[in-house]
Amino acid sequence: MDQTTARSTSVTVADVAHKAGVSKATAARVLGGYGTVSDRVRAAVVAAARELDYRPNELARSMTTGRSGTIGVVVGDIENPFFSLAVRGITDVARQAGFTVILINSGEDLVAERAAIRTLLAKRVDGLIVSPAKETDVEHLHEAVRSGLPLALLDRGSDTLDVDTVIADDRHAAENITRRLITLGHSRIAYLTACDTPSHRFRTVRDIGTGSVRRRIEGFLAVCREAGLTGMEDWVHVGAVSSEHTHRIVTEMLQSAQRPTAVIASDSIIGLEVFKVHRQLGLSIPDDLSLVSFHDADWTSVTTPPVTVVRQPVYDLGATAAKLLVERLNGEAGPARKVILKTEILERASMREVF
Amino acid sequence: MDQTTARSTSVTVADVAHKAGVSKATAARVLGGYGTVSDRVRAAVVAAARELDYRPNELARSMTTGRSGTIGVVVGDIENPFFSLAVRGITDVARQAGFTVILINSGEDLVAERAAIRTLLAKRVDGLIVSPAKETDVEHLHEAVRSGLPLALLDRGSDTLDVDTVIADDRHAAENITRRLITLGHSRIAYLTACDTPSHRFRTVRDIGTGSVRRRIEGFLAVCREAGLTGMEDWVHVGAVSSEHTHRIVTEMLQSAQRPTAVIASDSIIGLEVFKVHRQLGLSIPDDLSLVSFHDADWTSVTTPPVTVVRQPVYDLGATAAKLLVERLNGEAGPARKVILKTEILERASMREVF
DNA sequence: TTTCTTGTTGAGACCGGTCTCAATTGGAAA
DNA sequence: TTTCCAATTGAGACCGGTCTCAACAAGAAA
Repeated sequence: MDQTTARSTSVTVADVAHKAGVSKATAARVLGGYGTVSDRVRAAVVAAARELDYRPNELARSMTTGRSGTIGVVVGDIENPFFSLAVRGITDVARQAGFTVILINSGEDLVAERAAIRTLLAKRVDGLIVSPAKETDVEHLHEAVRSGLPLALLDRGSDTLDVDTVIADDRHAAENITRRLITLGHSRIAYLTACDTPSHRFRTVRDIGTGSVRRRIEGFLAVCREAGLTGMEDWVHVGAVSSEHTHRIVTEMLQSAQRPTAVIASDSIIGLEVFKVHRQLGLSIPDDLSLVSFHDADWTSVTTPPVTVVRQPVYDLGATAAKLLVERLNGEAGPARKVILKTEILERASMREVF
Repeated sequence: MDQTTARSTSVTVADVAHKAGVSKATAARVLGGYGTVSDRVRAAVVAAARELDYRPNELARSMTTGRSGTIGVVVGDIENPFFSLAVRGITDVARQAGFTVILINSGEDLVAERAAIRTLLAKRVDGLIVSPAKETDVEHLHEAVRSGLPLALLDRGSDTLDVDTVIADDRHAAENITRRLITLGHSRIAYLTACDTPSHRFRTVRDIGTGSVRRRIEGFLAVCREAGLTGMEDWVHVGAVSSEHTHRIVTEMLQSAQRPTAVIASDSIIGLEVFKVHRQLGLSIPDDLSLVSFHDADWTSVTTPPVTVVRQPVYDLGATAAKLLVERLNGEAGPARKVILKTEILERASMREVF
């Protein structure tokens, strides 16, 4: 247990081989755990390695094997509880399978997302899990796929991208919750999303790049139409990208003459902001306003009243995406698999009948 | 713009060089952005690279340069809002400085943490940001430092580890909040933490491995002692590691004959559980129980009543750790820097005088 | 004893970059 | 015109592993 001086140049297989009195190839066999080596020699190499405190250089290993043992993950924002939970699912499965995770958040920005993919490609990740900011703009992902990199899509799909995809049944969830609100007598129902459009106003679902959100809005509008509610496009608010933006949008909305009697928040961050603003304005949930939020965030169950949510299996979303990807990395062939995980409405006390 | 067939073997500098009619060395100079090359040749190489869709192999580059352009981050649990926010701070700064982040969560488990460090060392990360599970057990970190790897400690320090450290003034915060509770007349004050001890009971602060938590408990006990409250060690509850554990501990605690009149939750996850349980048991905050939680989690401001918290600059904690590390990676020498970020008590309505 | 396996080992190429060093070239200085 | 210097380029070693292939030894089969 002598104190080894901090040497900048690390111990290599060649060093170990020399010390053990065997060839580099043999030492490499022992250290790399491949090929066949006699017990005697193995012991000698292991001893030498321990004595020199040998540490394998994964980089060099990756160089020849072509596998880096890492998967690249690109999400919108790790700070968002939705993504942090999904990433937890991903990392758990990845680790189990012997992979490490390089995490990059795109901030839902296409340029950043492209840069992220380029970086990950350069780093030679073995596979990619991406939550594309815009389903319609996935040329960079096509490129990755073309270069032979397995890709799994998380929470958002793409029609043009024929790869493993794990999403929630967003449209269905939106339909259900909208139907429920309409049953309760609501007709002035607002839908709030962080997704933005060029004009910062909602015109058509085609402007919504984020797939999960587009499907939700489609479901929302479809059910409204079905129920005879027209012009509901005007009730869709986009661009709730930051706390400040959301605060302004919600405040304006709730103070307008024609204020909604119900709000559907597309994620828990927006939902939280709605909750805060309704208090500030002295409104009452559910008396003055019914609220439902996507994502069963922790806060939704402890407010007064607790908030009705669309529970998504977020951890599983991530874990499943990772599972599918790992299977590909282990050679699984076959057509792309689309997994749609079920959501569930947890009806709490934030919705009420309107007369 | 012809469709390139997905070739498994990627385009290398040699390929580009060949196509451009120059030597490998020259092509490498252009592609790698080093050395000096004539404009004419540069243009030719760039054109060839574009035509072949050349993508640099960072692995190979790292091989020779010895820099991988990645930093390894080991945190307890990315799902915990505290860490996800800190990681956001880290990734923002890292990206700005041109580094990517490999994320591993230890689950606050020492064995997992050791494995994580080993993995990251093998992957030849350029630097390390770690939130050590146990301050007393950092031999693996010593090893990393010994091998010349810059290390920054996040949220938890270590006396034996002389490296850049960014923590919050936990002790001070705990002292303040304890003092405040005592001023309000509380004497039965419970402290709840996820940290566990071998016996699952609290005896001495020396059993608490997590530095930030130990400092808080020290502050808590010191102020209690100062105020003449003795035997407060019995009011420290450890092992609130999971939702289930916490639920059981809190339920038992709040149902005991000698139930506390105030609870200090060491993180927002525990705080949330306390809040849930108090409701289930039909107690009232703040009438029957005062509650204060570390970490200004989003939910704390929307409950009824809103919960008093110790606000920590979590994003900055991560960002600063990353900043210090990046400085080291850029050659900054000099002694280890210990940064202590200020906390702040946000007093809301969950505490009340007891008579 | 001879031949054939089978197991074990070593030599050296290779992965895709970087980097050193020597050679070549062209223009400025003498 | 000759000499010198700086700019540009190419050849090839190197990073630290993996992996192919050939050599060799020992035991089994003939």
